[in-house]
Amino acid sequence: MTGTQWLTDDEQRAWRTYVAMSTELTAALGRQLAADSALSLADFEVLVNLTDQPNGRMRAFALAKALDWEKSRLSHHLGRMRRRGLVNRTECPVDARGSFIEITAEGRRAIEHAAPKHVETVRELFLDRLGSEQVAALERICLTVLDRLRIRAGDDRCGTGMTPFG
Amino acid sequence: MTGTQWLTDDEQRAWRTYVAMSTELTAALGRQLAADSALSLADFEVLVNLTDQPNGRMRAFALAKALDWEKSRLSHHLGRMRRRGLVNRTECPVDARGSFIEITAEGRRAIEHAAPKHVETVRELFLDRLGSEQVAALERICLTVLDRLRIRAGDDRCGTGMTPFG
DNA sequence: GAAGATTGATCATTCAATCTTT
DNA sequence: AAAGATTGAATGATCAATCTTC
Repeated sequence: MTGTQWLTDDEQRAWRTYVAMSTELTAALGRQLAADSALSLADFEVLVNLTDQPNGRMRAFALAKALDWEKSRLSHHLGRMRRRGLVNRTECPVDARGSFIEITAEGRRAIEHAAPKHVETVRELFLDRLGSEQVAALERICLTVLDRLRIRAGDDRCGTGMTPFG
Repeated sequence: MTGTQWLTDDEQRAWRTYVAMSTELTAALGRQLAADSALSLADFEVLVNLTDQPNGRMRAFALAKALDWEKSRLSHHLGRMRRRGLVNRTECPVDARGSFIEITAEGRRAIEHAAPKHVETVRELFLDRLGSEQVAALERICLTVLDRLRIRAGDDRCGTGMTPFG
C-alpha cells in the first residue's frame, strides 16, 4: 500500500465549493418554503410525486423508490403528513400487503400555493444565474456522477481494489 | 400578477438530476464513512476544521461559522463528540464567555484513519469521473450560485419583485 | 423466505428560552 | 443590549425488530 493520493489544490477548492453550494442551496430553499407555506422540502417532494400521478395516488413502495427514501422514513413521514391532513392512506385491492398514498384536497391546495414561489426561488438562486450552456454542462456532470453512484450502489462491498485469489 | 414562469423541460431535467446527484452523493459518502470508521460526515467535517488549525483548537463560534451550522446544533454535536472522546472543551482566557474546542489524540487517530478512504471515495465517485475542465466548470457554476446565495442571505425579506413606492 | 409496510428506540437537528460576559 | 454559548422540548431521520401477505 503506497500513500494516499490527496486532492490537488484545484480539486480541493472545487470540492469544497461544491459542498458549500449544495448545503447552502438546500438550506435556502427550505427556508423559503417554510417562510411562504407550511411545507418542508420533504413534504413538497412527496406532494410533487403524488401530483405527478393521474389520480394523485401512488403505492408506498413506488413513492419510496421515487424519493430514494428508506421505507421507514417514508412511513414515519407519511404518518405525520396524514395527521396534518395532506395525504390519505387506502388499502390496495390487488395486493393486501400494499397501501396507496393519496393526496388530499388540502394537500393539493398546499402544494398549489407553495409551488410558484418555490419554482421562482429555484430560478432566482440557481437556474437564472447560469447560462443555458452551463445548465446543460451541469446536467452532464451530474449524470456522469449519478451513473457511477448507481453502479456502486449495486455492489455489496467494493472499491478497495482488492480481489480474492488475485 | 401574471402566471408563474414554470421550468422548461431542459431546466426541469437539469434541476432534478442535480438534486438526485447531490443527495445520493452525500448518502454514499456517509455510508462509506460509517462503514470504514466510527465517524459521521458531520463528525468528519468538525475534525477537518480542527486539524486545519495549528494547535488543533478553535473558538466555538469560529467553528460554527466555518461549518455554517447553528450554534445550537454545534453545541449539541460537540457534546456528543466530547462524550465519545473526540474533542475537548477548554475555557478561553481572553473572553470568559468563549470556549475553545480542541481535537483530542483519539480524535486525531480517528480522522487520520478515516481520511484516506474518504478522499479515495470522493475521487472515485466524483472527481475522477470528471475531466479537469469539467471540475473547473463545476467550480465556476458553484461559485456563481454561492455568490447569489450569500447576497440573499443578507436580506431580511426579498425576491418578491415588489418595491415600496414602485 | 421475500416483499410491503409499520412501530419503537435512538440519534440528529431545530426552535425557543436561558445564562453569563462584554 | 449584543455576543458567545448551553439547555430542554419538539420535530425529523435512522436502525433493528416486527407483522402480514405473497
